[in-house]
Amino acid sequence: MERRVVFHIDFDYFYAQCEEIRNSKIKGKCVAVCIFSERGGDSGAIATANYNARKFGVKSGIPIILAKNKLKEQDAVFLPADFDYYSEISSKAMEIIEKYADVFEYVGRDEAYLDVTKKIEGDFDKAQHLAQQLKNEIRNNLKLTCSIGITPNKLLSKIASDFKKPDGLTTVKPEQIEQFLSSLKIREIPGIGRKTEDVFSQMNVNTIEELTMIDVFDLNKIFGRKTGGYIFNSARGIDNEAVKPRPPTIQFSKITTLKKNSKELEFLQENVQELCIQLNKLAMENNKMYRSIGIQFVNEDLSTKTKSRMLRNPGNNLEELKKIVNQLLEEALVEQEMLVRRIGVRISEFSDVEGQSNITSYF
DNA sequence: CCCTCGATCAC
DNA sequence: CCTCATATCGAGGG
Repeated sequence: MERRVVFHIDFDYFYAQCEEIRNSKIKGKCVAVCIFSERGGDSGAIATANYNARKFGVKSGIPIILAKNKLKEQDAVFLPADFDYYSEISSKAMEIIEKYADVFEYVGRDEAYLDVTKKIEGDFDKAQHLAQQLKNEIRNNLKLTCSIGITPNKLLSKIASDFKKPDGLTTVKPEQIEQFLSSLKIREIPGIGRKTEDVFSQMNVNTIEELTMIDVFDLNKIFGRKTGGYIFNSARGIDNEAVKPRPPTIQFSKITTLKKNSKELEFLQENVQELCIQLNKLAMENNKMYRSIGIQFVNEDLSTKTKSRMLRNPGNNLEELKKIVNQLLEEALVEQEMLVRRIGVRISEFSDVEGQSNITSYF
C-alpha cells in the first residue's frame, strides 16, 4: 500500500502574476499587489510581489510604505488586490489541474495537491512527463506559470515545489530523500516558522541534517507531543497524510484596521457592526448556524487579545450576534491598557441549517 | 470532557 | 512602517 506519487502545485507569485496577465505592459516592471487598510494613505501591507520587485527586498507582509521606499528608484506599480479576479483565474487553473489527478486536494487560490499514483503506475519518470504536460496546458490556456514538486508524500512535495521557483519542476524519488533534505534549512519544513527557527538556532541547529540529530524526547519536551513528533518525522521526510478533498471550513472571521487607535467602547462597537453583518451573511449563504462567537484585538504594539463565548444553542441571527459581540467588547475593555489598532470578529462551531428534506424524514 | 485563551504558522 | 483568514496546539480552569 506504500509507494505513492504526490504532486504539490504552487502558482508563481500568484496575485502579481495575475496582474501581469491582465496587463502585459507591466511585465518587466516591479509589480506589488497591495492590501490597503482603512487608515488611508499608504497604510497596509504587500500581498505579493513579482520577482523583479523581490530583487529589491519587496515581499509579502511588508508595509506598503516600506515597499515604496525600496522601489523609489525603480519602474514600479502598486496595485490594490482584486481577489475576485484572482479567484476567477484560480478556478480556471484548478479545472485543468483536477483532470490530471486520481485524487485532488484544493489548498487555496494558488495551491493544490494531487495523488497521481494510479495514473502513472508508480513510475516517477511518467510522473515528470505528466507534470510537464500539466504545466504546458496551464501556460497555453492561461499564460500562467507554476512550480511543481513530485515526491512520495505531501510534505516532501510541498518542500520540492518551493525548491525551484518560478516555473520549476522538482522530483525527489524515495532513494533521494535523505540527500535532498540534508542541506536544506529547517525553515523549509512547513510549520517551522520564525519562532521555531529561533528556538533551534539557539541550539545551533540550522539545517535539516542537524535537526535529525535531536532525539524525539527532547523535541516533545520543547514543543509538545504533537508538534515534537511532527518535526521529528518531517526531518526524515516521513509523512503519511493522504491526499483528500478538504473538509468544509470550520470558522469564519473578519478583521478591520481602525481609522485611529482607540479603546473607547462606542467607537469599537461602531466599527464592529459591519463585520457582524458580513459574517452573518456568510453563515446564511453557507447554510450554517454558529455556536461560538469571538472577538479579537490587535493592540498598537501588534500583540493580540481574544475573547470568545459559546451560545446555549446554535443560531444565525444578526441581532443576537451584534448583542454578544458588544458584550464581549465591553468585557474585553475592562483592564485594557493599550489602545486597539485592529478589531476582528469570528464565528465557529458550525452546524447545518436544516433543509426541507433530510434523512430524518425517513423515520 | 468542555470551554477559553494565547501562540504560531502562513498567506 | 505592519493586511487578512484559517487551522491547530497546548495550557489552564472548570
